[in-house]
Amino acid sequence: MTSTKKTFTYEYPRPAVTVDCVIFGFGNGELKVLLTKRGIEPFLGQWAFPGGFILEQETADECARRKLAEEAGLEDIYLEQLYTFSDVDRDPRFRVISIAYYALVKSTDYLIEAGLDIEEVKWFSLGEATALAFDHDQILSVAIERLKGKIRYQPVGFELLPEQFKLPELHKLYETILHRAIDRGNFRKKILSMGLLVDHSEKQPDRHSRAAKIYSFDRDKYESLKESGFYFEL
Amino acid sequence: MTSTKKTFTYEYPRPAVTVDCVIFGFGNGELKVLLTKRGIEPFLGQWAFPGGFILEQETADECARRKLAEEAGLEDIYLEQLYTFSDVDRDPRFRVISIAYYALVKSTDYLIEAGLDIEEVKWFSLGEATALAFDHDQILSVAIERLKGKIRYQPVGFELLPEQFKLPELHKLYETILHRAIDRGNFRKKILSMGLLVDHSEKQPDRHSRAAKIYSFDRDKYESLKESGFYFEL
DNA sequence: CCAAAAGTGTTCACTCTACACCCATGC
DNA sequence: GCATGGGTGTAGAGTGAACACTTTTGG
Repeated sequence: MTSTKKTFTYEYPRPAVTVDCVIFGFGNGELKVLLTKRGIEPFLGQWAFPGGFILEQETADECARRKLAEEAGLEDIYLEQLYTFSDVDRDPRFRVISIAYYALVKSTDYLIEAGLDIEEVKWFSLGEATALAFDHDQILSVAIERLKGKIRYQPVGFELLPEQFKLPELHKLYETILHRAIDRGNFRKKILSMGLLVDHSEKQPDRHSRAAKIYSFDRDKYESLKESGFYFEL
Repeated sequence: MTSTKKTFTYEYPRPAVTVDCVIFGFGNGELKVLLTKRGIEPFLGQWAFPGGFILEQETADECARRKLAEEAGLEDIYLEQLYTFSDVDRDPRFRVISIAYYALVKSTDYLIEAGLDIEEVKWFSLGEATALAFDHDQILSVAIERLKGKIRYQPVGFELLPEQFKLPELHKLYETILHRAIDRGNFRKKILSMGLLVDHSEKQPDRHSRAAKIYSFDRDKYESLKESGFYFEL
């Protein structure tokens, strides 16, 4: 076969490209997502994930972090690319491809301020987060599945709790996200046996029962164990 | 806070968007990737993954399947979105964002024909696939990591073998991809105990030893087990 | 008969599961 | 005391790792 060499000319239409961020938080024993009420068309007044068009000189990761800061006032949080959504009609105006990210926030008590083109920012429990703008319902369900899968074999649960936390909180977090009961004692043994939790035993008085010990996750130790082939699981 | 409502105007530059496909195959006891030799600038003459610009009326998935067919003559194969690469300078011409996919092919013996703007198409073992065009080295390493992770908890290994295969082949495939020795007997017991392999016991003579039984993967049974909470692992 | 590769069996240790039980606290 | 929730212990089932053994086939 003789190849047809020709001078390259760019004759393709360019879609617009946006980044959208699904932000998960954990509060009141529930998994929540942060939504923004749109202050502009299309879908004015409807709830959507923070996001926006990618700039010429920024990567998608940078765009995601910029949007988190601009629209939700969030910085230095866990962030990971989720999936790229490219349905032809996902935006009523013109072709828009969206690179979706998901972020994990250590508390739903963050000071949240509405930013540019945003009327309001609010945490929603998963059940309430429906009828979102664009295809964001679909993006949300992909994000939930990803989180469910990821939490089993990566230590991402800790990203949803404060630096210092109690084991029952972690337990509840896992039960909530995996959506099933997990034996208290066995969970405790499993997670402690990894040796990745540091005990901060200055007990803090609790209200209605025995006070729980306070732990933190030893990220450095995890990283070095991972190097030597360790695999975080359940 | 009073929100600033304004009429939306689209003032952002549009990057070009492409789709690139990492195609894995398994042959000669080795994991391989299919590369195309570029017949156009930039990177003319260098090896790269099949791919190209996304059209106005197609999704990224459709684009990936189209490119697989056009450039490598492949149809009806396992395909999954990998990651979206958005480094600002990944293309020397102008801003190009690439939605990368990875595909699994059931044999490296496919009839492969060079397509549009392609000089040549060839299977490379992983060691040989270096100094690729664009950021394709980086894409490849992300794809390998994904495959390594995925094969442990999803039945994707079968996508790299013919419909009917022998257990030693599957064993070798796992050893190759996970890059470590796996006990023959234990592997066999584990995989057979799931009850997902169908025995096609018409033995076929082999050359130097006892003939291996032939199996196929029962995809339907897997799907129904998965519904009821079954989790494929190792 | 021997080598090579397929396939089976056995053992031991470890881990997971399902509980039951004890402890500290507030009312 | 008792209810509540934190934390520990244990017995039995189940699983995984290591390795030895048997079977079939070609030369």
